[in-house]
Amino acid sequence: MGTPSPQAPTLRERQRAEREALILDEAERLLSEHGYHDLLMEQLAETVGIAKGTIYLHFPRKEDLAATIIERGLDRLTEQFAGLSADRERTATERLREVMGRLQAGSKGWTAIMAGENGQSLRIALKNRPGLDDRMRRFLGELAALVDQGKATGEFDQAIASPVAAMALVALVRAMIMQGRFESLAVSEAEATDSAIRLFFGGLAARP
Amino acid sequence: MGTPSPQAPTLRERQRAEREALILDEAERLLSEHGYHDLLMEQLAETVGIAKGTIYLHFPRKEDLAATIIERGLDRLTEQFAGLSADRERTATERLREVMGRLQAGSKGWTAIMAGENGQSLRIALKNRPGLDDRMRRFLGELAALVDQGKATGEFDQAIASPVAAMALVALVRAMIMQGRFESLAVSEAEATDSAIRLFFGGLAARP
Amino acid sequence: MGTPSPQAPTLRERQRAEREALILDEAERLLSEHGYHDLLMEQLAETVGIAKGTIYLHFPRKEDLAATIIERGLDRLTEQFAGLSADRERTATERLREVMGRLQAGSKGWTAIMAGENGQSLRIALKNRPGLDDRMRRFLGELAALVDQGKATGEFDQAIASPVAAMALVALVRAMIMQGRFESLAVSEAEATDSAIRLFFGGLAARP
Amino acid sequence: MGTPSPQAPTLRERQRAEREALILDEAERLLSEHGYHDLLMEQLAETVGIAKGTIYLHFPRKEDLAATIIERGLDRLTEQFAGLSADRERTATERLREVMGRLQAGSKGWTAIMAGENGQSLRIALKNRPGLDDRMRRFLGELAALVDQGKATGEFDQAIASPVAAMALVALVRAMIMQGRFESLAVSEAEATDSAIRLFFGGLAARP
DNA sequence: TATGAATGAGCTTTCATTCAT
DNA sequence: AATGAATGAAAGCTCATTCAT
Repeated sequence: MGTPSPQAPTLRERQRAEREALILDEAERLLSEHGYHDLLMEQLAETVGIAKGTIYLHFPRKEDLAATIIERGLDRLTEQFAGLSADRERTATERLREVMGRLQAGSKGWTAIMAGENGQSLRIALKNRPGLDDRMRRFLGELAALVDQGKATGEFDQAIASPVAAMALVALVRAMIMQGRFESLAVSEAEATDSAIRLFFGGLAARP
Repeated sequence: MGTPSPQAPTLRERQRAEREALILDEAERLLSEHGYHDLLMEQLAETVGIAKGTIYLHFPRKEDLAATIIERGLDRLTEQFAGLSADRERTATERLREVMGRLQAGSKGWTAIMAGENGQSLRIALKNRPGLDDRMRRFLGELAALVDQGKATGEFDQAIASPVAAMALVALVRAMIMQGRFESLAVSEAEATDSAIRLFFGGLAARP
Repeated sequence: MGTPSPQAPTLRERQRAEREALILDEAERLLSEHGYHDLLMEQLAETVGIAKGTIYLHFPRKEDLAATIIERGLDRLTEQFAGLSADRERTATERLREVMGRLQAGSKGWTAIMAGENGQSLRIALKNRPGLDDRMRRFLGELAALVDQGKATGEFDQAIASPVAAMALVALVRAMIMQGRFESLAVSEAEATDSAIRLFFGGLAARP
Repeated sequence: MGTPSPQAPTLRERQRAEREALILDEAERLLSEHGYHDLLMEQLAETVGIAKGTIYLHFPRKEDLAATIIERGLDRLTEQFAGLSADRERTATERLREVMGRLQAGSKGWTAIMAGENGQSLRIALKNRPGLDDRMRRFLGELAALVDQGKATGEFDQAIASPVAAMALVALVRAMIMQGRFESLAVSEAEATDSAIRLFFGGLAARP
């Protein structure tokens, strides 16, 4: 009675998944805009166009909602960059530049993840959520792998630890995004990006 | 009623200032530990050893307390680095390395400021607080001045915008501090610092 | 639309009745275990193996469900004890002892009814439910009739009002059941029952 | 600085105690009227004439409030009856009759305690609250002591376990109170009380 | 007819802020 | 000036009930 689910998703299941995605998208936006504490369940429901209780049908606690957003975000990034290490046609430098560009482009989801990385309250709430640290490590590992390849080809400086280079890349993109928000410095966004890229790759480049 | 203050600080006034500093110190600690939302006025009062109401004699709103901490932090940093641009005995590189070291050392107050920079909720609360942006600009300007000096001496790459270099420096220190908290990457703190420094100064260095 | 029911119950009707009984049985169990408020419609549905909405096809409100359980319970008891007043072969005492035994044995359904009697919230909900008081009166009347017979035969004390004796009997059985739950008093269940019976019948007995 | 409290209660302390008593009294009333679940914190506050938050200054959880009411009630009863076992001027029977009278008179607090004894939800909430069972035991023990004295003087039947007699007494008073609420039986309250007393003491009396 | 996803009123609890002492 | 009890708006979460499928 009822189509078995593993084969093909039921209409119900599809709708459910769609709605869940909708909730997550909106929540991600609000999370990146307001932070964890000021992401209000009621407001979220209203924005999505559903009732408060419905959210709880998908996520038993607010904390779970936030965790799912972050996990999904990290997974997406990891996935996005997973293919790059197989792409041997381009130099590691070229591929890392692409990473920077993509990170900058998808900064919204990014900022939400940041909320998990920085916001102490959320961070505490997620403390003992298994798999989150793993996911973060995996994501950074993906970037570090590209750095390693660059080292092997002689593009990059062997003396710089790959995971640190990965973190540095992320930190710089993040700084650029933040800077855009500040609008106080007399540097255009394009100029800022150029400078950051020049700094990063100049610093990572193998010394002659 | 009461002696005018500009001449000489009364005992009362000194005590008041001392207490205010005490409140700020403790609040800074709590802010960096728990974040803005979980910095509870009651807990703060208890930790300082005064009554909740007393805090409100110094800071009319929680938001003012946080703003003051951040302003004070930024001012301290600005002050700390102000002298450096006059110090012509050392290269700009040497002086910027000192900046990095000091930032890393004073990371606690630093993290609190971060809370303002990243924590979206606080950030929104501080949105229309005049002077905060100015202060941030002044702080970054101080570092940018050092970068400018380095460019003048030929140490640094002219093609990198000085304010961007300044932000990058801050971002990298920040990343190093965060990384320490993660304990997931197989890189020692010392190694991370070395790599970051090498990356930064390598990237900033004038191209031959 | 649909065959008229009075003649012979349709398969549909029989199934419906069976399911209703199933719901009531399970609800009675949950009611006696958790009380009215913590009897959750969802949990009930799950236990019975039907959907939540289906319960509402039988009972428009949770309150009706509870009322039905209590009414059914009282009716069952009344029915159970109705025959006893016709049984002239045994003394009234013997028959009342049997009543006590049966009450104790069927304590589960009993406790559920208690929930109606004591649980104030349910009690209020049932306040203006017609027929409930009648049913209670009828049940107690059945027992009182036995007491009356005992008075007629000279077994029982004429000075004790029969309805009060009936209530007393119920109250004592109830107390015994509760006591079993407490496990704090150093009295075995058997001993408690014996004592209660001795007290009750000793007290009810005609004075010499 | 401030009068030490052990010596004499401060004004503050007295006021606090008074208010707490006020809350407890009102909560006891509401508890006995509506039961645990329908005792609403907001309504309680309103009835007492204070703000919701104020209640939480005295009782961190609703559960604590209820527990305190029950503990206080049991303690009061225990205390009330503690003296009676020393009163050797009256027979045990006379003293137990006084107990019944007092229980009936203080039925309100009594009913609230019942809520704890019967209301399954509250009961579960109080499950692992230490000391509650002890208190109940102590209270019943006080009554059982009187029964024991009656046995020693030959007033009461040795074959009836004293704790059971104590519980029976309580159960009967309870039944009388409930019966008053039912208003369905054609027995006046006075008549009911007389009958119950006659039944109880007749039953407890030593057999000739 | 049966389902169970969706609803939203209603609950407990928290905590910045006020104000009588 | 300093206190901390009192306040009450606002939040997360629950669950009886409804209704589209």
